[in-house]
Amino acid sequence: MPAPPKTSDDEIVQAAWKLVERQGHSGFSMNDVAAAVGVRAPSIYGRFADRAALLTAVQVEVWSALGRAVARAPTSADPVVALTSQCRAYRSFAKAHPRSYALIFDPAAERSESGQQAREAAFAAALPQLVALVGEPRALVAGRTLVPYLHGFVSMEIAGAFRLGGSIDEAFERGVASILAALSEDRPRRRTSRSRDQ
Amino acid sequence: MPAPPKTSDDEIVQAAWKLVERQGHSGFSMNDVAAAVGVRAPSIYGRFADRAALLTAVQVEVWSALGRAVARAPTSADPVVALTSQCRAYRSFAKAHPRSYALIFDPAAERSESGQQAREAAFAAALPQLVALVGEPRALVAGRTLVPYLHGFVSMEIAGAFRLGGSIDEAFERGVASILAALSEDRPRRRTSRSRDQ
DNA sequence: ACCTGAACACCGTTCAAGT
DNA sequence: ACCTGAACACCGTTCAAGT
Repeated sequence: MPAPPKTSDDEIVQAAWKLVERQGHSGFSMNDVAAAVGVRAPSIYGRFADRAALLTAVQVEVWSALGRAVARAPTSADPVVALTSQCRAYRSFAKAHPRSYALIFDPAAERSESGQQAREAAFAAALPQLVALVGEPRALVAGRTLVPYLHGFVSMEIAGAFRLGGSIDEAFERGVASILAALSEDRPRRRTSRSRDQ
Repeated sequence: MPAPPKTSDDEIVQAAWKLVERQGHSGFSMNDVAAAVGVRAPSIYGRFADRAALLTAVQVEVWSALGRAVARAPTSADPVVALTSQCRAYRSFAKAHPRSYALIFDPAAERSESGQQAREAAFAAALPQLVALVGEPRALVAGRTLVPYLHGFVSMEIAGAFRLGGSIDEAFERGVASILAALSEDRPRRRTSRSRDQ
Protein backbone atom coordinates (compact mmCIF):
# COMPACT_ATOMS: atom_id res chain seq x y z
CA MET A 1 0.00 0.00 0.00
CA PRO A 2 2.57 2.56 0.93
CA ALA A 3 5.38 3.26 -1.46
CA PRO A 4 8.25 5.12 0.13
CA PRO A 5 10.00 7.59 -2.16
CA LYS A 6 13.27 6.34 -3.58
CA THR A 7 14.58 9.85 -4.09
CA SER A 8 13.82 13.51 -3.52
CA ASP A 9 13.47 16.73 -5.51
CA ASP A 10 16.80 17.88 -4.21
CA GLU A 11 18.66 14.71 -5.08
CA ILE A 12 17.26 14.88 -8.60
CA VAL A 13 18.35 18.49 -9.05
CA GLN A 14 21.84 17.73 -7.77
CA ALA A 15 22.13 14.74 -10.08
CA ALA A 16 20.88 16.82 -12.99
CA TRP A 17 23.38 19.56 -12.22
CA LYS A 18 26.23 17.05 -12.15
CA LEU A 19 25.13 15.69 -15.52
CA VAL A 20 24.80 19.15 -17.03
CA GLU A 21 28.31 19.97 -15.93
CA ARG A 22 29.63 16.69 -17.29
CA GLN A 23 27.96 16.56 -20.68
CA GLY A 24 26.37 19.92 -21.26
CA HIS A 25 22.68 20.57 -21.01
CA SER A 26 21.90 19.38 -24.50
CA GLY A 27 23.60 16.07 -23.84
CA PHE A 28 21.74 15.09 -20.74
CA SER A 29 18.57 13.06 -20.72
CA MET A 30 15.75 12.27 -18.34
CA ASN A 31 16.91 8.66 -18.50
CA ASP A 32 20.36 9.67 -17.29
CA VAL A 33 18.96 11.66 -14.41
CA ALA A 34 16.59 8.89 -13.43
CA ALA A 35 19.37 6.30 -13.52
CA ALA A 36 21.59 8.54 -11.40
CA VAL A 37 19.01 8.58 -8.60
CA GLY A 38 17.99 4.93 -8.93
CA VAL A 39 14.62 5.36 -10.56
CA ARG A 40 12.99 5.14 -13.99
CA ALA A 41 12.39 8.16 -16.18
CA PRO A 42 8.61 8.39 -15.71
CA SER A 43 9.08 8.84 -11.98
CA ILE A 44 10.78 12.17 -12.53
CA TYR A 45 7.53 13.52 -13.93
CA GLY A 46 5.88 13.16 -10.56
CA ARG A 47 8.20 15.87 -9.28
CA PHE A 48 9.04 18.06 -12.27
CA ALA A 49 6.58 18.93 -15.00
CA ASP A 50 9.05 18.23 -17.78
CA ARG A 51 12.67 18.47 -18.81
CA ALA A 52 12.51 22.26 -19.06
CA ALA A 53 11.22 22.56 -15.50
CA LEU A 54 14.05 20.39 -14.22
CA LEU A 55 16.58 22.50 -16.08
CA THR A 56 15.02 25.61 -14.56
CA ALA A 57 15.52 24.11 -11.11
CA VAL A 58 19.15 23.47 -11.97
CA GLN A 59 19.51 27.06 -13.17
CA VAL A 60 18.24 28.32 -9.84
CA GLU A 61 20.79 26.17 -8.02
CA VAL A 62 23.63 27.39 -10.21
CA TRP A 63 22.63 31.05 -9.84
CA SER A 64 22.51 30.61 -6.13
CA ALA A 65 25.94 28.99 -6.01
CA LEU A 66 27.35 31.74 -8.20
CA GLY A 67 25.82 34.38 -5.96
CA ARG A 68 27.39 32.75 -2.91
CA ALA A 69 30.78 32.62 -4.61
CA VAL A 70 30.60 36.33 -5.43
CA ALA A 71 29.39 37.21 -1.95
CA ARG A 72 32.30 35.28 -0.47
CA ALA A 73 34.89 37.39 -2.31
CA PRO A 74 37.22 39.37 -0.07
CA THR A 75 35.70 42.72 0.68
CA SER A 76 37.23 46.14 1.08
CA ALA A 77 36.26 49.65 2.02
CA ASP A 78 37.47 50.74 -1.40
CA PRO A 79 34.68 49.88 -3.84
CA VAL A 80 37.12 49.44 -6.72
CA VAL A 81 39.05 46.85 -4.76
CA ALA A 82 35.89 45.12 -3.59
CA LEU A 83 34.34 45.02 -7.07
CA THR A 84 37.58 43.76 -8.58
CA SER A 85 37.68 40.82 -6.24
CA GLN A 86 34.01 40.11 -6.92
CA CYS A 87 34.77 40.11 -10.63
CA ARG A 88 37.58 37.63 -10.08
CA ALA A 89 35.28 35.39 -8.05
CA TYR A 90 32.68 35.53 -10.81
CA ARG A 91 35.20 34.48 -13.43
CA SER A 92 36.61 31.73 -11.23
CA PHE A 93 33.17 30.26 -10.75
CA ALA A 94 32.42 30.34 -14.45
CA LYS A 95 35.70 28.65 -15.30
CA ALA A 96 35.17 26.01 -12.65
CA HIS A 97 31.66 25.23 -13.92
CA PRO A 98 31.73 26.13 -17.61
CA ARG A 99 28.74 24.12 -18.77
CA SER A 100 26.64 25.15 -15.81
CA TYR A 101 27.56 28.72 -16.56
CA ALA A 102 26.46 28.25 -20.16
CA LEU A 103 23.15 26.92 -18.90
CA ILE A 104 22.24 29.91 -16.75
CA PHE A 105 22.60 32.37 -19.61
CA ASP A 106 21.27 30.12 -22.33
CA PRO A 107 18.80 32.20 -24.33
CA ALA A 108 17.13 29.00 -25.54
CA ALA A 109 16.23 28.07 -21.98
CA GLU A 110 12.85 29.03 -20.62
CA ARG A 111 12.57 32.47 -19.15
CA SER A 112 11.27 31.24 -15.84
CA GLU A 113 10.40 33.73 -13.15
CA SER A 114 12.32 31.72 -10.56
CA GLY A 115 15.39 31.74 -12.77
CA GLN A 116 15.21 35.47 -13.28
CA GLN A 117 14.81 36.09 -9.58
CA ALA A 118 17.76 33.83 -8.78
CA ARG A 119 19.86 35.83 -11.24
CA GLU A 120 18.91 39.12 -9.66
CA ALA A 121 19.66 37.75 -6.21
CA ALA A 122 23.08 36.60 -7.38
CA PHE A 123 24.02 40.13 -8.36
CA ALA A 124 22.67 41.70 -5.20
CA ALA A 125 26.01 41.27 -3.43
CA ALA A 126 27.67 43.67 -5.82
CA LEU A 127 25.09 46.41 -5.61
CA PRO A 128 26.34 48.20 -2.48
CA GLN A 129 29.81 48.49 -3.97
CA LEU A 130 28.41 49.85 -7.20
CA VAL A 131 26.40 52.43 -5.32
CA ALA A 132 29.50 53.39 -3.38
CA LEU A 133 31.42 53.75 -6.60
CA VAL A 134 29.05 55.74 -8.79
CA GLY A 135 26.20 56.87 -6.59
CA GLU A 136 22.75 55.41 -6.52
CA PRO A 137 21.18 57.08 -9.56
CA ARG A 138 23.96 55.76 -11.76
CA ALA A 139 24.31 52.32 -10.28
CA LEU A 140 21.90 50.72 -12.74
CA VAL A 141 23.68 51.93 -15.85
CA ALA A 142 27.04 51.08 -14.27
CA GLY A 143 25.86 47.55 -13.56
CA ARG A 144 24.69 47.33 -17.14
CA THR A 145 28.22 48.01 -18.26
CA LEU A 146 30.20 45.93 -15.78
CA VAL A 147 28.03 42.80 -15.77
CA PRO A 148 27.79 42.50 -19.56
CA TYR A 149 31.56 42.83 -19.76
CA LEU A 150 31.98 40.10 -17.17
CA HIS A 151 29.48 37.80 -18.79
CA GLY A 152 30.85 38.44 -22.25
CA PHE A 153 34.43 37.88 -21.20
CA VAL A 154 33.87 34.62 -19.37
CA SER A 155 31.50 33.21 -21.95
CA MET A 156 33.95 34.01 -24.74
CA GLU A 157 36.73 32.50 -22.68
CA ILE A 158 34.69 29.35 -22.12
CA ALA A 159 33.87 29.18 -25.82
CA GLY A 160 37.60 29.32 -26.60
CA ALA A 161 37.32 32.63 -28.40
CA PHE A 162 40.61 34.22 -27.33
CA ARG A 163 42.98 32.65 -29.78
CA LEU A 164 45.31 35.45 -30.75
CA GLY A 165 47.87 34.90 -28.01
CA GLY A 166 48.70 37.14 -25.09
CA SER A 167 47.70 36.63 -21.50
CA ILE A 168 43.99 36.16 -20.98
CA ASP A 169 44.38 36.79 -17.26
CA GLU A 170 46.04 40.10 -18.00
CA ALA A 171 43.35 41.08 -20.49
CA PHE A 172 40.72 40.40 -17.85
CA GLU A 173 42.50 42.35 -15.13
CA ARG A 174 43.02 45.31 -17.39
CA GLY A 175 39.51 45.20 -18.73
CA VAL A 176 38.06 45.24 -15.24
CA ALA A 177 40.37 48.06 -14.23
CA SER A 178 39.53 50.12 -17.31
CA ILE A 179 35.83 49.73 -16.85
CA LEU A 180 35.86 50.49 -13.15
CA ALA A 181 37.99 53.55 -13.81
CA ALA A 182 35.62 54.75 -16.51
CA LEU A 183 32.59 54.21 -14.31
CA SER A 184 34.02 56.11 -11.37
CA GLU A 185 35.00 58.99 -13.62
CA ASP A 186 31.46 59.22 -14.86
CA ARG A 187 30.47 60.17 -11.36
CA PRO A 188 29.29 63.74 -11.09
CA ARG A 189 31.04 66.02 -8.63
CA ARG A 190 29.67 65.80 -5.17
CA ARG A 191 29.36 69.31 -3.86
CA THR A 192 25.99 70.26 -5.24
CA SER A 193 24.59 66.80 -5.39
CA ARG A 194 21.48 67.82 -3.54
CA SER A 195 19.78 69.07 -6.64
CA ARG A 196 18.33 66.28 -8.68
CA ASP A 197 18.08 66.47 -12.37
CA GLN A 198 14.86 66.14 -14.24
CA MET B 1 20.72 6.09 -64.57
CA PRO B 2 21.57 9.65 -63.83
CA ALA B 3 20.01 11.28 -60.82
CA PRO B 4 20.09 15.05 -60.93
CA PRO B 5 20.49 16.77 -57.56
CA LYS B 6 17.26 18.12 -56.12
CA THR B 7 19.08 20.68 -54.01
CA SER B 8 22.47 22.15 -53.22
CA ASP B 9 24.76 22.68 -50.25
CA ASP B 10 23.93 26.33 -50.28
CA GLU B 11 20.19 25.88 -50.39
CA ILE B 12 20.43 23.50 -47.44
CA VAL B 13 22.48 25.94 -45.41
CA GLN B 14 20.07 28.78 -46.13
CA ALA B 15 17.10 26.63 -45.18
CA ALA B 16 18.86 25.54 -42.01
CA TRP B 17 19.64 29.14 -41.10
CA LYS B 18 16.02 30.12 -41.58
CA LEU B 19 14.92 27.27 -39.34
CA VAL B 20 17.50 28.13 -36.68
CA GLU B 21 16.25 31.68 -36.62
CA ARG B 22 12.65 30.55 -36.43
CA GLN B 23 12.87 27.85 -33.78
CA GLY B 24 16.31 28.04 -32.26
CA HIS B 25 19.07 25.62 -32.97
CA SER B 26 17.89 23.04 -30.47
CA GLY B 27 14.44 23.00 -32.03
CA PHE B 28 15.43 22.29 -35.57
CA SER B 29 15.74 18.83 -37.03
CA MET B 30 17.29 17.19 -40.05
CA ASN B 31 13.78 16.25 -41.10
CA ASP B 32 12.75 19.89 -41.09
CA VAL B 33 15.73 20.92 -43.16
CA ALA B 34 15.20 18.10 -45.62
CA ALA B 35 11.52 18.93 -45.99
CA ALA B 36 12.36 22.59 -46.57
CA VAL B 37 14.51 21.72 -49.56
CA GLY B 38 12.23 18.99 -50.92
CA VAL B 39 14.23 15.95 -49.99
CA ARG B 40 14.34 13.23 -47.32
CA ALA B 41 16.57 13.42 -44.29
CA PRO B 42 19.11 10.78 -45.38
CA SER B 43 19.94 12.84 -48.46
CA ILE B 44 21.41 15.57 -46.29
CA TYR B 45 24.10 13.18 -45.17
CA GLY B 46 25.52 13.04 -48.66
CA ARG B 47 26.47 16.69 -48.27
CA PHE B 48 27.07 17.26 -44.56
CA ALA B 49 28.66 14.72 -42.27
CA ASP B 50 26.06 15.20 -39.57
CA ARG B 51 23.87 17.70 -37.81
CA ALA B 52 26.83 19.36 -36.13
CA ALA B 53 28.57 19.91 -39.46
CA LEU B 54 25.47 21.53 -40.89
CA LEU B 55 25.20 23.81 -37.88
CA THR B 56 28.84 24.73 -38.31
CA ALA B 57 28.11 25.73 -41.90
CA VAL B 58 25.25 27.90 -40.64
CA GLN B 59 27.56 29.48 -38.07
CA VAL B 60 29.99 30.44 -40.81
CA GLU B 61 27.19 32.08 -42.78
CA VAL B 62 25.98 34.00 -39.74
CA TRP B 63 29.48 35.19 -38.83
CA SER B 64 29.99 36.35 -42.35
CA ALA B 65 26.71 38.25 -42.40
CA LEU B 66 27.53 39.84 -39.06
CA GLY B 67 30.96 40.83 -40.34
CA ARG B 68 29.39 42.45 -43.39
CA ALA B 69 26.90 44.33 -41.23
CA VAL B 70 29.71 45.72 -39.06
CA ALA B 71 31.85 46.59 -42.07
CA ARG B 72 28.90 48.46 -43.57
CA ALA B 73 28.61 50.78 -40.56
CA PRO B 74 29.21 54.46 -41.31
CA THR B 75 32.87 55.22 -40.95
CA SER B 76 34.67 58.26 -39.62
CA ALA B 77 38.15 59.65 -39.27
CA ASP B 78 37.58 59.76 -35.52
CA PRO B 79 38.09 56.21 -34.27
CA VAL B 80 35.69 56.74 -31.36
CA VAL B 81 32.93 57.72 -33.75
CA ALA B 82 33.72 54.89 -36.15
CA LEU B 83 33.86 52.26 -33.38
CA THR B 84 30.64 53.54 -31.86
CA SER B 85 28.76 53.09 -35.11
CA GLN B 86 30.28 49.63 -35.54
CA CYS B 87 29.07 48.76 -32.06
CA ARG B 88 25.58 49.92 -32.97
CA ALA B 89 25.63 47.84 -36.14
CA TYR B 90 26.73 44.80 -34.14
CA ARG B 91 23.88 45.19 -31.70
CA SER B 92 21.35 45.79 -34.46
CA PHE B 93 22.38 42.61 -36.19
CA ALA B 94 22.13 40.59 -32.99
CA LYS B 95 18.68 41.96 -32.23
CA ALA B 96 17.48 41.30 -35.76
CA HIS B 97 18.73 37.69 -35.63
CA PRO B 98 18.62 36.71 -31.97
CA ARG B 99 18.63 32.95 -32.35
CA SER B 100 21.28 33.01 -35.01
CA TYR B 101 23.35 35.20 -32.73
CA ALA B 102 22.91 32.68 -29.93
CA LEU B 103 24.11 29.96 -32.25
CA ILE B 104 27.41 31.57 -33.19
CA PHE B 105 28.52 31.94 -29.58
CA ASP B 106 27.01 28.72 -28.30
CA PRO B 107 29.71 27.07 -26.20
CA ALA B 108 27.99 23.73 -26.72
CA ALA B 109 28.53 23.96 -30.46
CA GLU B 110 31.55 22.36 -31.98
CA ARG B 111 34.69 24.42 -32.01
CA SER B 112 35.21 24.11 -35.72
CA GLU B 113 38.21 25.72 -37.30
CA SER B 114 36.04 27.24 -40.02
CA GLY B 115 33.75 28.76 -37.41
CA GLN B 116 36.66 30.27 -35.51
CA GLN B 117 38.12 31.74 -38.66
CA ALA B 118 34.78 33.20 -39.67
CA ARG B 119 34.56 34.85 -36.25
CA GLU B 120 37.99 36.37 -36.55
CA ALA B 121 37.21 37.64 -40.03
CA ALA B 122 34.02 39.27 -38.74
CA PHE B 123 35.98 41.34 -36.26
CA ALA B 124 38.66 42.32 -38.74
CA ALA B 125 36.69 45.40 -39.82
CA ALA B 126 37.07 46.93 -36.37
CA LEU B 127 40.78 46.36 -36.01
CA PRO B 128 42.07 49.45 -37.83
CA GLN B 129 39.89 51.70 -35.70
CA LEU B 130 41.11 50.01 -32.55
CA VAL B 131 44.71 50.48 -33.61
CA ALA B 132 43.99 54.12 -34.34
CA LEU B 133 42.44 54.50 -30.90
CA VAL B 134 44.96 52.79 -28.63
CA GLY B 135 48.00 52.03 -30.74
CA GLU B 136 48.96 48.69 -32.11
CA PRO B 137 50.54 47.11 -29.04
CA ARG B 138 47.39 47.71 -27.02
CA ALA B 139 44.84 46.86 -29.67
CA LEU B 140 44.55 43.22 -28.60
CA VAL B 141 43.78 43.98 -24.98
CA ALA B 142 41.43 46.75 -26.02
CA GLY B 143 39.56 44.38 -28.32
CA ARG B 144 39.37 41.95 -25.44
CA THR B 145 37.52 44.58 -23.44
CA LEU B 146 35.25 46.06 -26.08
CA VAL B 147 34.14 42.83 -27.77
CA PRO B 148 33.26 41.00 -24.55
CA TYR B 149 31.21 44.00 -23.47
CA LEU B 150 29.37 44.00 -26.78
CA HIS B 151 28.77 40.29 -26.75
CA GLY B 152 27.73 40.30 -23.12
CA PHE B 153 25.35 43.20 -23.56
CA VAL B 154 23.56 41.87 -26.60
CA SER B 155 23.37 38.32 -25.33
CA MET B 156 21.94 39.52 -22.02
CA GLU B 157 19.52 41.73 -23.88
CA ILE B 158 18.41 38.81 -26.05
CA ALA B 159 18.02 36.64 -22.96
CA GLY B 160 15.74 39.28 -21.44
CA ALA B 161 18.12 39.99 -18.58
CA PHE B 162 17.58 43.75 -18.24
CA ARG B 163 14.44 43.83 -16.18
CA LEU B 164 15.00 46.64 -13.73
CA GLY B 165 13.63 49.40 -15.88
CA GLY B 166 15.45 52.32 -17.44
CA SER B 167 16.38 52.72 -21.06
CA ILE B 168 18.35 49.83 -22.48
CA ASP B 169 19.36 51.92 -25.47
CA GLU B 170 20.76 54.54 -23.17
CA ALA B 171 22.64 51.97 -21.10
CA PHE B 172 24.22 50.65 -24.28
CA GLU B 173 25.23 54.06 -25.57
CA ARG B 174 26.74 55.03 -22.25
CA GLY B 175 28.48 51.72 -21.82
CA VAL B 176 30.10 52.00 -25.23
CA ALA B 177 31.10 55.60 -24.54
CA SER B 178 32.56 54.73 -21.12
CA ILE B 179 34.59 51.86 -22.46
CA LEU B 180 35.90 53.73 -25.47
CA ALA B 181 36.86 56.63 -23.21
CA ALA B 182 38.64 54.31 -20.83
CA LEU B 183 40.50 52.56 -23.62
CA SER B 184 41.71 55.77 -25.17
CA GLU B 185 42.87 57.04 -21.81
CA ASP B 186 44.90 53.91 -21.28
CA ARG B 187 46.98 55.04 -24.19
CA PRO B 188 50.41 56.12 -23.01
CA ARG B 189 50.83 59.85 -23.24
CA ARG B 190 53.10 61.19 -25.79
CA ARG B 191 55.52 63.37 -24.02
CA THR B 192 54.06 66.82 -24.17
CA SER B 193 50.57 65.98 -25.18
CA ARG B 194 48.70 67.30 -22.23
CA SER B 195 47.27 69.68 -24.72
CA ARG B 196 44.70 68.33 -27.05
CA ASP B 197 45.95 67.22 -30.40
CA GLN B 198 43.99 67.33 -33.56
C1' DA C 1 1.45 7.40 -2.48
C1' DC C 2 4.94 6.29 -5.48
C1' DC C 3 6.97 3.56 -9.10
C1' DT C 4 6.98 1.02 -13.53
C1' DG C 5 6.55 -1.22 -18.28
C1' DA C 6 4.54 -0.34 -22.36
C1' DA C 7 3.33 2.71 -25.78
C1' DC C 8 3.52 6.94 -28.83
C1' DA C 9 5.54 10.19 -31.62
C1' DC C 10 9.48 11.72 -32.43
C1' DC C 11 14.92 12.12 -33.07
C1' DG C 12 19.92 11.38 -35.76
C1' DT C 13 22.10 8.20 -38.48
C1' DT C 14 23.24 4.14 -41.52
C1' DC C 15 22.68 1.39 -45.47
C1' DA C 16 21.07 -1.52 -48.98
C1' DA C 17 18.16 -0.95 -52.75
C1' DG C 18 16.15 1.80 -56.30
C1' DT C 19 16.58 5.04 -60.63
C1' DA D 1 25.41 9.92 -59.05
C1' DC D 2 21.84 10.90 -56.13
C1' DC D 3 17.77 9.70 -53.55
C1' DT D 4 14.89 6.71 -50.58
C1' DG D 5 12.42 3.40 -47.27
C1' DA D 6 13.45 0.69 -43.69
C1' DA D 7 15.85 -0.08 -39.69
C1' DC D 8 18.41 0.95 -35.26
C1' DA D 9 19.10 3.02 -31.06
C1' DC D 10 17.76 6.52 -28.95
C1' DC D 11 14.69 10.67 -27.12
C1' DG D 12 10.56 13.10 -23.96
C1' DT D 13 6.26 12.14 -22.31
C1' DT D 14 1.82 9.81 -20.96
C1' DC D 15 -0.78 6.44 -18.62
C1' DA D 16 -2.79 2.38 -16.95
C1' DA D 17 -1.38 -1.08 -13.94
C1' DG D 18 1.21 -2.66 -10.05
C1' DT D 19 2.57 -2.43 -4.87
